[in-house]
Amino acid sequence: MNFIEELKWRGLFHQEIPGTEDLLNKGEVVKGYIGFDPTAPSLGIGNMVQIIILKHFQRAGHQPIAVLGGATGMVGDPSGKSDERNLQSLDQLEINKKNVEAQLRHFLDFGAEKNPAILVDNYDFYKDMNVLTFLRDVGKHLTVNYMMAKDSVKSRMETGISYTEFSYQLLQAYDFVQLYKQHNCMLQMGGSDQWGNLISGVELIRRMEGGEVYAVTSPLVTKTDGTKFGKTEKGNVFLSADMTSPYSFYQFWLNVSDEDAEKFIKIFTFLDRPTIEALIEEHRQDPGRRVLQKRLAEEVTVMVHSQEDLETAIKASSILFGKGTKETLQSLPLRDLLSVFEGVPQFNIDKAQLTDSISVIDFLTDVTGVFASKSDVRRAIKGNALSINSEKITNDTETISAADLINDSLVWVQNGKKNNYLVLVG
RNA sequence: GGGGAGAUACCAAAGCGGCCAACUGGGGCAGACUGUAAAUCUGCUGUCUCUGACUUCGUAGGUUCGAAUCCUGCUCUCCCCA
Repeated sequence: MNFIEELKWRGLFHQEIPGTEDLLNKGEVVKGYIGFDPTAPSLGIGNMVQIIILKHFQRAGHQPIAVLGGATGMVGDPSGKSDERNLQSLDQLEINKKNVEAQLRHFLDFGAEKNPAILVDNYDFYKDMNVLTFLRDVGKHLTVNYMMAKDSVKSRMETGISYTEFSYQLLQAYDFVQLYKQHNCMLQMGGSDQWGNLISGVELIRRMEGGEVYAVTSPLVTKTDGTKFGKTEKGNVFLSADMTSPYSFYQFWLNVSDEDAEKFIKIFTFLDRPTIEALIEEHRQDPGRRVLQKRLAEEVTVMVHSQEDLETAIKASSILFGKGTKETLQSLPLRDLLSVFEGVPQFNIDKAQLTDSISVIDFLTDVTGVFASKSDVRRAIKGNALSINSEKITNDTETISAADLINDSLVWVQNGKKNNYLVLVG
């Protein structure tokens, strides 16, 4: 199966410039690139789609170039944005760049013999360039009329677009020119929202260099319920363990709906077609077992984090959602307990505050602040929703004391099935 | 500038002197069922010293035994005419 066919059955193909497939099937190693702007301290799972496409590209025997948007990140892509964005500070950009670069290195194979991945920072294309040079040598080749016809710009004509963001497509186009000249890069890939920018690059190469290059886009990943992919109530799902704990990351995939699971397992894992089709079949037989979600969550967590992180995440899930009794909690060493509860909101109190036994209501409000009001606590107790150390609180006169601490240092509070809090006593 | 309508809890929207902490819908939270899903059903959704008390219906006063409800000033919003 060739690269384009692979993308197609996985649902990763949107459109191409005619001739792209022929180029890739010649049996030669083709260089293709995708750009990643360092707009956040970490890539999110939306960006992961593009990384995965680069990996498929590499697996198909071609040579992937990951372009770090050191320059484009300074300007800001108007694509898909209804308002002008604030520029990021240069310091922040520097931090973002370091992180994004590390993440790209984590996924792509830079040691491959025949087709090692290449990392390029597009800042290098511009750092020694004069504005006037840019205007004379680059800007002269595309008309404003042409640039304004792009959706990304056109949709902003009402609300306004700065000259800076307007110039973005010219920068991205010139990236392609440089990659074409320096690396003989023949293909640019990206999300479907990037189509306009990719075409600008193709056009610019035709005019400046007389070269014929190609472009492929992938569809926007969507969810069946219409909500935005890659976000939870708590915000974006990031690839960095510091920003989205491996546990939350694992949970995100585990909670995917049945229809989405069939779609996502094709997009986000490298399992081959027979394996995936067998899994889907198995899942349809007995959706309750959620084999798809589990496998998806496992594969992606290992790929992004590690086998070890996956095991911790599974263990955490079984304690948080399973029948973890107080005894099993007591049996775990403190270090593991803390990692199980990583990402769970934590409250710190002083041990002196627990010398006498105090009522659960006071403990959860005045002492720790887990709940905003005492009425809230009473409601939770009435609704049979509140547990402390996995034991249901059924009466609002119950008390808590130092003897109830797990490992002599913490209290686990649950409100309902999904809201966990940890009180650290030190 | 003249005339009219309105301002109620997270949102929408009833209530128009005591039965109002305030109908109903949405949202949110929880419970049941389930698969840590969807759908469905149920409860909750001002605070507290919680079978009761206290503070809330734009804002400041007033009438009344009693006001979200009536009166007055103020602020803001909308509509019509100029």
